[in-house]
Amino acid sequence: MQYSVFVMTTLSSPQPPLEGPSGHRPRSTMREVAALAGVSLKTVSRVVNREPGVSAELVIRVERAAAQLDFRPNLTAANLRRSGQRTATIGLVFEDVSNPFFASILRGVEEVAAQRGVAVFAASLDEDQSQEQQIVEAFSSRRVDGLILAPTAVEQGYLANEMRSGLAMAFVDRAPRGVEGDVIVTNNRAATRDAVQQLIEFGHQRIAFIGGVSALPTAEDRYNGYLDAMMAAPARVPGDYVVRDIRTMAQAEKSVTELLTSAQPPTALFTAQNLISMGAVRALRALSVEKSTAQIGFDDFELADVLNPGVTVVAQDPRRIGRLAAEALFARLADPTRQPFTTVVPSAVISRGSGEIPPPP
Amino acid sequence: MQYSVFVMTTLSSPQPPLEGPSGHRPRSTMREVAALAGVSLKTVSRVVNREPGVSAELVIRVERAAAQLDFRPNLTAANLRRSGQRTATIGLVFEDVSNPFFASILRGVEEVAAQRGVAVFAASLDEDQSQEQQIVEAFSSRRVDGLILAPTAVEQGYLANEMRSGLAMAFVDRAPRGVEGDVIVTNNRAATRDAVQQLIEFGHQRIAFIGGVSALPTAEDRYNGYLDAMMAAPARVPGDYVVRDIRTMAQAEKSVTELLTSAQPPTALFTAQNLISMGAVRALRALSVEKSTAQIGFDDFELADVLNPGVTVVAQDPRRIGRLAAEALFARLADPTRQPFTTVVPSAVISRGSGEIPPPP
DNA sequence: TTGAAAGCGCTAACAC
DNA sequence: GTGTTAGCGCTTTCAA
Repeated sequence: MQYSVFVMTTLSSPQPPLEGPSGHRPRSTMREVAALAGVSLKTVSRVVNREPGVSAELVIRVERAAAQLDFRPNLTAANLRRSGQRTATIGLVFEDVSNPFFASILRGVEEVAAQRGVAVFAASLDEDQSQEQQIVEAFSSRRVDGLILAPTAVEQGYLANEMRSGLAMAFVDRAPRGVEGDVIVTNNRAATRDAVQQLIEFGHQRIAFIGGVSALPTAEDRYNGYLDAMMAAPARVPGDYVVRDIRTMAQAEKSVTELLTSAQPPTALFTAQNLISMGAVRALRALSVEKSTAQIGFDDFELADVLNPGVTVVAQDPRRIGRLAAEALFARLADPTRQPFTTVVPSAVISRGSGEIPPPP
Repeated sequence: MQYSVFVMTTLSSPQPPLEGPSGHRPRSTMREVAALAGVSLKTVSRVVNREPGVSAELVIRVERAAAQLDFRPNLTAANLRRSGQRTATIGLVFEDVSNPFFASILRGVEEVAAQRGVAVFAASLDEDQSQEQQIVEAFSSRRVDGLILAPTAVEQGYLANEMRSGLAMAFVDRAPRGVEGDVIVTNNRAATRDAVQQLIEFGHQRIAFIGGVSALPTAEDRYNGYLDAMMAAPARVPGDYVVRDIRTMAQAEKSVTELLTSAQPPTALFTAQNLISMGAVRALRALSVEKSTAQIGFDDFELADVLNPGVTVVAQDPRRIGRLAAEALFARLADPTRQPFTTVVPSAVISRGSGEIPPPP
């Protein structure tokens, strides 16, 4: 009896996993499962990982012991040793996950990741683009296999080292600067040009452009699309009706209100982003000019079709963008040597009324 | 020279971190940094973790070496050894992170977690509530310190073992079943009762209730709030105007359309959730009865104030709920013995027009 | 088919 | 101040 206890001790199951008075029972380890099942650590590992070559009897004994101890394998410890050092974890870095556009991308990423048993970290920049690099480094310290980033900082050169160390990267919504990588974007410039062209064809000359942070390629591309259309048309030079660097819905509302209450207000608006479009919707309705002022927005938004008039938009499919980004990431993980690859997901105008309002006579 | 090379080898920096032809350079370790700086592993550890008691000179030497090798400490390895075994990681499990209500909660959680250097996993149930347990177990295997869950499965008893093993839990939007824990909810029943009471005071008798999955406590509470108000009033018995178990915006639109085109349609709607409210908004406008049918919805949604009439809602503050949930989680992590705690974040009616429409004469 | 030993990258505990 | 040793929970390698 004593001897058998001694043997148990050498097997080093030092504490039988008894429940303390607090009800707290520490997590059990493979060693403890092994001791309870009377097998070696490695046999438990084999059973847990469903490796072949364990007798049916031992499989049962181990599984019983694991269940009894409520054993849950420690993936982080396993990954530490496992070859390739993959953690089956990826990270997402956006300005704001609660923006419906990014929330949908996240959902699309999750969808693809879940199929592969990969967990997804999410982080927002908290109004501070200088945080981008810090967040990336924090994820890198956690050894995520890859990162999906909507570049917000002026420059992503800091990623070069990370990527050389094996961190897979995919960029969404806009291309990075200072580094190459897989990119999932939409045809911002062409789609914007088409939309503004439509406004011109309906007879508008005073067409305003209300855009986001101009340092971002997305905003830049959309602005260039606007210029493309305006320059090609016998329309007025746009300068007076361009507002850029709008960051919030409230700012958009204010700017649009100012534009529309000026001496010679624009007859049409191109609002270059979902929050801006919603701010403009607010302003137009507050001034009761929504039926006489044309509007086309970039990015679809909830209830855009229910408003009166419905808001014409250039629609992207953010969930699809998320899926594609995740797939690009896993493809790169599988083959780190492949050439950087840009996928353009086309956007197109959805006409709902607001974009088809002619200018006042 | 040869000798010095030999010494390097015994220090076991086996491969000088030369760049291969592919440009790929594996991540460097503390050992390599130590070898390059000519100090011991532990000294590097001290510098990296900003522990006191390292001479200024060595700090500089180590930092230089770390920078040169682009060293990034491996947090997962550190956590494996660190006492308490905390991973500074938490997980969120929701039905759908792209639902604006949950997206805002996530954002609130991130906000609090970021301050503490804690990373946040996000996962959605992908239309399949049976996945809840699987996702929780996957996170548990990754040794998250805590989990924030909006309970969706019929029962959360499976969490008892996890919690006994030290997993901290906080529940949002609704209380769990079969297990106790910290809960952040709103006053669903009372707030709904007040809203329906307002409809009754405006003279409505035929008030419809369109609710979500009735197995969820939230939906149940809101339904009971509706009953509270209806039973207390000299109003018609509600049975005919109750639709439950609505899961999508499209279903809500369809149900509301059917109700309103029936022989004796309701004169007012209580829509018990954001997606349902939006579906109802669609249906009312499609039938052009939005100005003659009263509506109050639970949960605020974007542009509700811009619609005509504006949609009266019972508003929650989901971002705040997220912050409170994260704080509850960290409080429990700090003191696992404290009593389970329920926080009720009050919701209140925001009148915008649709809830103040009287019944037709 | 099973197991013992080494070690993933790091920190804890204890030397010196 | 600095270094050495052991070991976190697991996989890898190799021997039996």
